Amino acid sequence: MEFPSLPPKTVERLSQYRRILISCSQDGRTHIFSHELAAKLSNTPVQVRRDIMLVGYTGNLRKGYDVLELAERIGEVIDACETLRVALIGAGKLGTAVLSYFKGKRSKIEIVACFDVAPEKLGKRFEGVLCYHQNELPERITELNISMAILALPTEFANDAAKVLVENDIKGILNYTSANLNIPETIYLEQYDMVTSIEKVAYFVKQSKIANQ
Amino acid sequence: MEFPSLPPKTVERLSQYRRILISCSQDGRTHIFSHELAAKLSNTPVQVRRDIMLVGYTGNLRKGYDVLELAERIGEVIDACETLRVALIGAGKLGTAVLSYFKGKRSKIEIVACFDVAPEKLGKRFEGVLCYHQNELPERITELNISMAILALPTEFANDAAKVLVENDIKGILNYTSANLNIPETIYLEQYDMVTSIEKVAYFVKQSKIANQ
DNA sequence: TAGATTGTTAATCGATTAACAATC
DNA sequence: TAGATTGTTAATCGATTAACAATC
Repeated sequence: MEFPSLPPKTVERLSQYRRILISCSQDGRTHIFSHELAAKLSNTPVQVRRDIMLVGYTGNLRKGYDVLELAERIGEVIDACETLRVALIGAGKLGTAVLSYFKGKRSKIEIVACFDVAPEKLGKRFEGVLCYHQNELPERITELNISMAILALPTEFANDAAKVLVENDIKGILNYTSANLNIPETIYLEQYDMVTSIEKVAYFVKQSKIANQ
Repeated sequence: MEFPSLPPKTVERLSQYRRILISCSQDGRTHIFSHELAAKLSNTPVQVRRDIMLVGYTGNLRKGYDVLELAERIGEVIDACETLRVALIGAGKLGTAVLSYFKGKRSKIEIVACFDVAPEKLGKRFEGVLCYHQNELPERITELNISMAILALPTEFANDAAKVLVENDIKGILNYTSANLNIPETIYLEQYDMVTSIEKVAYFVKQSKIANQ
């Protein structure tokens, strides 16, 4: 059975619902209501129900949603059948931070290699992930069957790395640098630029100060 | 002269336009067309013009936009009058990565202190920013006139930190952890969760694979 | 003038929310 | 039954894009 592509925002929330569900399950809960899920994410019960409707799961009018069943159902929809193999470009502070935040989180997504240029990092493991020289990217992408990359290197080198990734047929890039990447539209690109995010919050803080005067 | 609050998406793009403008200016360019700005950000010329319209700047039909004037105008709209003072909670890998990516980027936003619990970090400076013990948050927020915080500590401690921030009247929080924060709606919250972002890209990579079969 | 550009309104698209029937 | 919940359509809201007049 196949599913149409979900709205990007819904995918984000489903990922978050699942994490909450797993954590609830570990706390021994078996069921949860839409308003409880909503409260944890500061959104509305209607939105939760609508998102869950899109994955085709049906809750129970008395007990709400079965925590484990719903988590499983979300997994069937958002996970790939085979484990999706990811390369991390840059094993510096940001890169290793990504590794530790992500560690052990998801079974169907695996960061299988990281890449850097610093000689002292090569051959070492970070959170268990082996570090190669960035020059080896083309071979390793093929060899390790990598289809997605995370850019966590200095901004000024991001475009060079992206070029290599594109040439070697990567399907998606998550860019944590501030670089404006020049890549074809066929590749899914997600930009999570720290500088922009800080400026955005700063703007709304400023606005709230003006409003409260 | 005052301005109505801009749409969040526009604020993000304005921040990016400005960075491009500053970089163009450093390359010696004096003018730029909307389609050039659009190409760098992979969006459309119309959107660029519409965003610029909202900040009330007018370009030149022959030469496009004056790079420096436009950068300045964007600053007048999105920057606070006084420098906005930011606390970084967590001086680990992610926190110090934030410091180095942000360093020297913006004059009207300053990360004035970082906070951690590890004894060996206290009193040290990271990228020039002094590290205090997290217990000192209440005093330092007042003393240093901090109005915004960045959460870059382990996910399991994020809610405790947020509680202290709320009690001490922080106006905006940028949360890089995966925690679901429980804070009042009056505080601007931006969630940049790494795990969610990775899962989101993974989902669309999966979809593109299905589509290309 | 012809061609390229900006500025802006109107139309469209996508995401959220309101309303409500159905169920236990 | 009354009350609380889910599932789903319709309405609304917000963001993007199309269309086009004005200008150099």
